[in-house]
Amino acid sequence: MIRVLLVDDQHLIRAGLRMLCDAQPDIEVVGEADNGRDAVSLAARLIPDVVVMDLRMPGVDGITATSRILADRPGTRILVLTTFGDDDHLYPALTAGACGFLLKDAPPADLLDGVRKAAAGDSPFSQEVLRRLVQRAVDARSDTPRPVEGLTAREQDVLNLVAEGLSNTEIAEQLHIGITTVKTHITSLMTKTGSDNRVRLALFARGA
Amino acid sequence: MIRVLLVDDQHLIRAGLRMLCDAQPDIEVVGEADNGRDAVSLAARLIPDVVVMDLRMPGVDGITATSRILADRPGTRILVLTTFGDDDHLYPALTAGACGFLLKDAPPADLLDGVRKAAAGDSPFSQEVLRRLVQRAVDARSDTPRPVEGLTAREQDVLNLVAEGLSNTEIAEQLHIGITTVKTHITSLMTKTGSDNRVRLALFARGA
DNA sequence: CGCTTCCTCCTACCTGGGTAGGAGACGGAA
DNA sequence: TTCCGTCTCCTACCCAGGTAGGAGGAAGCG
Repeated sequence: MIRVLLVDDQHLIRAGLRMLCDAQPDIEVVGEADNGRDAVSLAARLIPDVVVMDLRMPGVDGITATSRILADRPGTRILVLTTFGDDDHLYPALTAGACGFLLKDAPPADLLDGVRKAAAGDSPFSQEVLRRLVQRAVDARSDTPRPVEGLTAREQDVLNLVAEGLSNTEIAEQLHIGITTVKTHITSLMTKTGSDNRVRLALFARGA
Repeated sequence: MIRVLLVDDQHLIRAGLRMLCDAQPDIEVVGEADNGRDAVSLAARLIPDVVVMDLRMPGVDGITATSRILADRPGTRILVLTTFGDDDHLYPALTAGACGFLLKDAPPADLLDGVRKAAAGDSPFSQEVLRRLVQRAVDARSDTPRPVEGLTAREQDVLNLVAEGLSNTEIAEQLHIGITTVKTHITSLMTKTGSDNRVRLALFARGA
């Protein structure tokens, strides 16, 4: 039997979820909360397997509640169920330790499936959210590999030192060349990398 | 009926998949290929709904084949099915346009489910892969500027923008304050953080 | 041999970054 | 109330950073 705690500030949503869950032979709703603070204390007392958590709530929000519950009992599976799947909700929730993220417009079967998956150690995500997740992961990847084709050996040397935060003078000393030479290389680096100031150049070199 | 093209260099795997699919009323295997080149030409001729694609193959690999098939017919759903779920396989595959990524140790039911999901426009992922995906997305988030002790709120604002590579003028515009104010904050930031130039300040903010 | 690329360095110039020191306004704490 | 910290902005100054353009030497290549 999967013990579930429902957290949502809207009474109707909780009622709907409870009805849905109670109709299942393997899922049992052991408690409800309409705000983050109650959610934390209830979770501590009831020790549910899965917490179905809304994010936007009065007082303590869902993100904070998630962190606190997990700080207390790290094994708890917290499944976020919310209306908004944008980045500002998704990533804080995942960072806080939520194991899944479903949108409220998901069909009931997906919700129940999500609860079961969460309890089983899996990570249920709505398709829409999943797409966003993949996109970000791919983006993050395509940012890192900066082969920086077309840089000469010397330019690469200078770029590395710029990335370390050295001044032109320091770079000149380090490489045993004149400061004007350093400037020459840097100007060329800027145009080649499309940076218009030194910090951006440094960030570029670091793949950021 | 979902028309499927199987691509894998191991005959046994193909045989197993074919048997599995043929037992389903809604899935039809329309062709097989044991290398990337054949996969591309077969896909062009058979126009399958879903391509189940292995990555490690002799000759043209699965990533390249995926790119080529999608270049020809962008609507094709390509579901990667491979033994290895590490980053070096996962991200290139997603970048190439694969819609899902399953591991070969997945239970048969998950495979069939994956094919159906892929055909329906969803993105099936093995749990293990999904975990990795979430991790990376979260990581990519968390390497944004980190808060530093002892800084005033406004200084923190300025520091974050310095860390992004903005110039003083850009920062002033962004925060709707004067450029001299920005300079004041930056001077204070430099002394507080012990940086003696702007790049080091930016690196400090990024925790480097 | 010319040709090209790269590395080196130069002058001259301008702008942005950074320092020094001061000042007015505001809000909270003593 | 006074005092302190923060945020705001100022002037004035200096210098590092960045641009423009040119030039000589070394190495590789057709």
